[in-house]
Amino acid sequence: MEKLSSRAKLADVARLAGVSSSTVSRVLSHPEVVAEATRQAVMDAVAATGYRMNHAARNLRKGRTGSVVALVPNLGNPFFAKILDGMGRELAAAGYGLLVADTLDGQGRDTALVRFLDPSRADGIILMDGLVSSGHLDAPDQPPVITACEWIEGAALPRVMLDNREGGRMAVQHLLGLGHRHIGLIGGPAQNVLHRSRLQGATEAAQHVRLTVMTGDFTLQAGHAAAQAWIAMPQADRPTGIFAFSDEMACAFVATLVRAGFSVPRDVSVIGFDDIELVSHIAPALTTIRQPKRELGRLAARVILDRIEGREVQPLTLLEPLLMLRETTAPPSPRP
Amino acid sequence: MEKLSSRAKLADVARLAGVSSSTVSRVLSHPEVVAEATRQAVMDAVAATGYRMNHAARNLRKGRTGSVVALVPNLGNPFFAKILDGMGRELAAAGYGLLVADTLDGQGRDTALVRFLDPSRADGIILMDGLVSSGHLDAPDQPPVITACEWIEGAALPRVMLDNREGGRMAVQHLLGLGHRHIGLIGGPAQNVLHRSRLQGATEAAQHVRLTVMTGDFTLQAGHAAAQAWIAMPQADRPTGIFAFSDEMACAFVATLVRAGFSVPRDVSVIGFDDIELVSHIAPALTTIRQPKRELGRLAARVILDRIEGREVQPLTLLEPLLMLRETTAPPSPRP
DNA sequence: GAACTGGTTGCAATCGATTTCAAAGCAGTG
DNA sequence: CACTGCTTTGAAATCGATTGCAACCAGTTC
Repeated sequence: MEKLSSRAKLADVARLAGVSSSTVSRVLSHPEVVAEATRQAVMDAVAATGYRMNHAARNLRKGRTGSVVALVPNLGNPFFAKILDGMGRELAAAGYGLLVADTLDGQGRDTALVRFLDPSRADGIILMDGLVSSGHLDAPDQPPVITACEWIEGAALPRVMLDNREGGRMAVQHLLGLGHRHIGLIGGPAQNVLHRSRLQGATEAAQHVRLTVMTGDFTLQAGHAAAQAWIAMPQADRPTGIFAFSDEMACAFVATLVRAGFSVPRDVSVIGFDDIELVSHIAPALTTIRQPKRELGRLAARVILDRIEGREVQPLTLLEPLLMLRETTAPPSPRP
Repeated sequence: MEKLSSRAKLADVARLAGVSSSTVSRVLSHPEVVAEATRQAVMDAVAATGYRMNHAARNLRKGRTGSVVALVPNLGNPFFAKILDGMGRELAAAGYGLLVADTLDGQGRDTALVRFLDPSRADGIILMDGLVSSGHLDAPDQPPVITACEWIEGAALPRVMLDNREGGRMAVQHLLGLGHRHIGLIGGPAQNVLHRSRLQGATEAAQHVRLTVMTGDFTLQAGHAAAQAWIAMPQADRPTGIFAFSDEMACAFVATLVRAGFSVPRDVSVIGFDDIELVSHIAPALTTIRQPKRELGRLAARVILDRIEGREVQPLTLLEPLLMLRETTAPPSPRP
């Protein structure tokens, strides 16, 4: 019954069903065009042989690969994991595989992109690193590329992202609403697009109060360093409300302060960005701006699928940030 | 100079170089067998046409796919992200792509496996979910499968994993060494292999002291629940040292206790498992058993590559756990 | 009965790279 | 000069599924 040795191919099924391989192929991909009786016979033969299609052959013939590649700056970051999760599911549902690659955050940044910018490697590319140079994106027959989370200034690539400016504004407005009049920012690298938008939103909201900007890079280490800088300031110059551009920085900032004997939110309020799952389960729970990560992945997947299948796509898909009010923000304590 | 319209193929390069396509193919894959002069001419033609190989065609001919699939139980978990990172790099270096898929933690668990258990989809599979049923693994012409992190009891699949039993032992021994005589365990699901090995190690080490086991599932919520259970115990019955089988549970446990007015490690010592990066940057910093995650990914990649390329592999690759001594463990306070 | 219709099916070409086999070229040797 | 041995190259088959085109059949219809 089962033909166990050396994998059945289309022709084998055809022989068993007494039809040509064209017909078998048709039953499998356009069942509606073949007569009921034949279809049944073929299906039986398929079952009997345990036939499974050879993807390489189909891909060669159809000129596609069946997979989409996600290029992330740093796979180790838990933030991306959740996004990939959403992406993976959406793509799987549409019959595509998700190939992940790391741009290795700096060094071979463009190599990774170039490697996949090839219609025989991927049907589409979801770029999540805003720092690759857009110079490679103009050759012909390239698979479609979109950006998610981050984006590339000046490139005409569809974007799927959070309204970062609004997020920045919300964070600062929250601190202002609590009564803070000196806001500290722990930002990202100056050239980073997320940094720039969040900074813009924050600045707009903080127009009439004092603003101190510290440079970071979204990592735990940067949060730690910012805390030490804060501690080193004369007390009168310390911002009473801190807005960190990532939860990791916010977390490390709080921890370093607590370890140095300060208390959050009594001595300083802190608000983060992203809403990584873990930060709501530590003490004190971090107040933060939430990015709908899984949703973002899902939407990015949908957009790349639209592009792959030739449908028109909006140049910009914007997600709304959400303020997660928790325990690290409070009105400033009155100065003695 | 550049032939920009419709992608050059082998035959185009051949025509330009004045040789046959066989020769071009040879220059590209076995350069040593072709004469220096010809090779040079071909290389020039390749450069001039901007030729890039068509992977589908090569894969069809060579009967391989060029990618390896990692099946993870839950892509959203930051723990896996780091492992995938290590895997991705190692595989990329060997010319393979990393395809990730989620087993969706329960529901369609086996579907994902079966979908990829197909030599035309993947050259190899790295299985990181110990709960798929091994029943599918015996058909012929299947790509090689190995397990990483978790494994399947009774299946003869190569394993790459931490010495979980030793990790469990180390954790408990650490608590014992501090003077704790009543140890609490926050475990995983009873059927989970990680749970079983860690439990075994822990039990061995705790032979002569009191041991209280709470069931969890590695998530933050489980840690939270365990904390509430601890709080609800009569004071004399509360374990003074807690060993949680994941950092997330440990974290949530600590946070819930702190929020309820307890202090860690004064009222209870807590040690976690995994050493997720974030837990060393919160206050109090979590004492934990470290798994070398990136290394584990890298090794798993190497093992699957060995299997793919037909080399012999060890049935078991065991990594050593490491005690990360931080701030959540201390000698028990004397009972009043 | 011829012509025409619409629904099914098969033939054969095709996708692009790899590889087997044999031929061609060339040098050295008896 | 014929022959052997070696390197280098090309022609053609191959991997397995898809699809344009043509053939075919059974009904209509005139």
